[in-house]
Amino acid sequence: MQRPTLDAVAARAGVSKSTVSRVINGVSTVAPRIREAVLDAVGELGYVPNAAARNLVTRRTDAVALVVSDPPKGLVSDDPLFAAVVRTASRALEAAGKQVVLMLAGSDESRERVERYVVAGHVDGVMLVSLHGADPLPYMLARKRVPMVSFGRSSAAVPYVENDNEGGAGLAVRHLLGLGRRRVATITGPMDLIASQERLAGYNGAVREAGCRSMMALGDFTRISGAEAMDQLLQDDPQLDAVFAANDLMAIGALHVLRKHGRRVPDDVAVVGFDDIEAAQYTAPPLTTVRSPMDAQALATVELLLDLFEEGAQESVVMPCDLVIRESA
Amino acid sequence: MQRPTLDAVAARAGVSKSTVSRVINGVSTVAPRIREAVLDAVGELGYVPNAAARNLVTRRTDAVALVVSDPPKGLVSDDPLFAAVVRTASRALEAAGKQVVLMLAGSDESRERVERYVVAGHVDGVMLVSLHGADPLPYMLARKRVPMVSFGRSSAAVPYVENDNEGGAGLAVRHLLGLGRRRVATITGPMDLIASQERLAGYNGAVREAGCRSMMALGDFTRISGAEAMDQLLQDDPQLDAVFAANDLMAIGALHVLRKHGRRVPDDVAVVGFDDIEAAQYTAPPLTTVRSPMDAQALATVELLLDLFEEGAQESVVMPCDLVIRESA
DNA sequence: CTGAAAGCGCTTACAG
DNA sequence: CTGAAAGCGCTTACAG
Repeated sequence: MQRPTLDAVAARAGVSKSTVSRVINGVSTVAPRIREAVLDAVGELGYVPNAAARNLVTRRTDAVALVVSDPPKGLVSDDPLFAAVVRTASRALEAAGKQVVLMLAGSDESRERVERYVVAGHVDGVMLVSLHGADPLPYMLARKRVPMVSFGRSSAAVPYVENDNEGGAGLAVRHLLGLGRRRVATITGPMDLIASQERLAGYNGAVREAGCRSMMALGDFTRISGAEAMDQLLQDDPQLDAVFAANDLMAIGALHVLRKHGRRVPDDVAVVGFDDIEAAQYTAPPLTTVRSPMDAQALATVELLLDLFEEGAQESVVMPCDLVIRESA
Repeated sequence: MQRPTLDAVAARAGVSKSTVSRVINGVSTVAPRIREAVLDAVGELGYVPNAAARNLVTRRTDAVALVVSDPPKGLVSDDPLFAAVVRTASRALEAAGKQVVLMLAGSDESRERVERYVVAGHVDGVMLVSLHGADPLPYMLARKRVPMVSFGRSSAAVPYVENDNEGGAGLAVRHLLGLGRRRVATITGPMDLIASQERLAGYNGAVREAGCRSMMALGDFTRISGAEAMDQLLQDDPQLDAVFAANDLMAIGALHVLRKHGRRVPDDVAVVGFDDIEAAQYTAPPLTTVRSPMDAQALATVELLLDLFEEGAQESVVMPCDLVIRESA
């Protein structure tokens, strides 16, 4: 699998390696007819520059690591949003001429692998997808002074793009309140996720503002945990008339339990979720939920990284959410 | 961001670069106390070998491109299975010490980028995720003699791992027949996908075997297409008592239409899907479907590639499917 | 505008 | 068991 080298092209075109290199890299100071000759030779030989040799001297790779920081339970990459984020970010990065290296970092071992890979110079920078508050990875990499941004807030050390979780939760709860509901409960996400904390804060703020009391049950963003939490809430207060679940998966679990207990949705109990995952359209009844602009957010994160490459330090970004009203509330 | 080099480590440890290199690469012929000294120096300096320099001389990268060949409509990467395949394959590859470079190849432009990237020597081999019969990528890469395997059959030029689509479809239809159904229709996938063709063949075989007549409507693997196809089938034969949809998304669309038309599932019409996606558990009623062992398949594909690296040419693999019986049939 | 030469940071025969 | 030297395939000042 011997590929042609710069030397071979130079020989064939009857010029020096320097000249071939200039043509390949688009340096303009090359006589048109020589340029032609070089391009012909490149075409005939099917020459493609060797990446390792080039990186070695330029000290750039034009590649970016997309690191998905996966908590032990596999919460993030099991998330229906995972594929969308990866795909959107990949496309944007590729459009900017950056190659994407996907890395999953779930264990200490894999985190170390990521660290070594990045430090070895395989990539020019890192885009982190991390929703885990206690994630050690941002610290590890920040210490190595690697250009890095984060999709989802992760640590103070790294500029991030995040949706307005607190504002979105507020929107959801105020909608419920606006429907005349007064016993509005919430099912929370796992409390080590910053997003969960913020959504809970949004719920609390809106409920207090309306002079209602707060009722909550802990979940962990899985459907089953939503079902269990709903069971508990119903026991705590059989009169409750609304539930805000901190994500759609848990809202779906709650929907099932409500039906099992003979509660009509939304007549008896109104339900709102968060995320607007695909499945939210298919539930019975279709789920009212908070839409976080995933695509826009992924795109903004990519922008942030590119800006970082160009101009150095950048500020974090918070994107607004809106409410998708369907039939469950 | 000046990182320490081999030279720096050698100087600090008071030995030659050659010796440091041997220690780093685990060559055993190094005196224990010298080894110690080198390791100490490495630790103190935080030395990590430069990847480009190393690749340049070894001509290996220990990286593998995971190329997701995305048809224009985004069918593959929108698929709920996408994330699972990417994650499973990534983990297995990383466990084998290979780094994973994710590449999306949807357009001619991106296919060319993939080709250049691979030829430039960034990776040692390619794992293709391609379900598209007419995909030009396998040919492009095979021509360059790049070690390559495919998750999902793509072209004769490349060894693949595939589930037994025909057998799985046969399983589904025979289950319907076994329930006493005699007017069994099918909703097909897009016909340029080999998987669709095979699932249709499985349906046809089973229906003919039972002496029933076949009824089909074309879909394209999207939920909406499943709904439209179901509408049409109901018009064609209001008496039909069973439907085999070539994937779960279309089965879900069919379920909605059946309910809208007042047909009870499974009493009036039994429904079976294919894939066993997450959402199949949440439909009303929960969907009976064909399970293709995604994880096992992704793992087998990784194995195939690793074998290819070790021993050269390998044979394709077909994995059996089984039926997950829930409530819709 | 073009070429000769140095050098990027490693590995690997080859001596000793 | 260890070191000096060559070389991997590029880019980039430096001359001319």
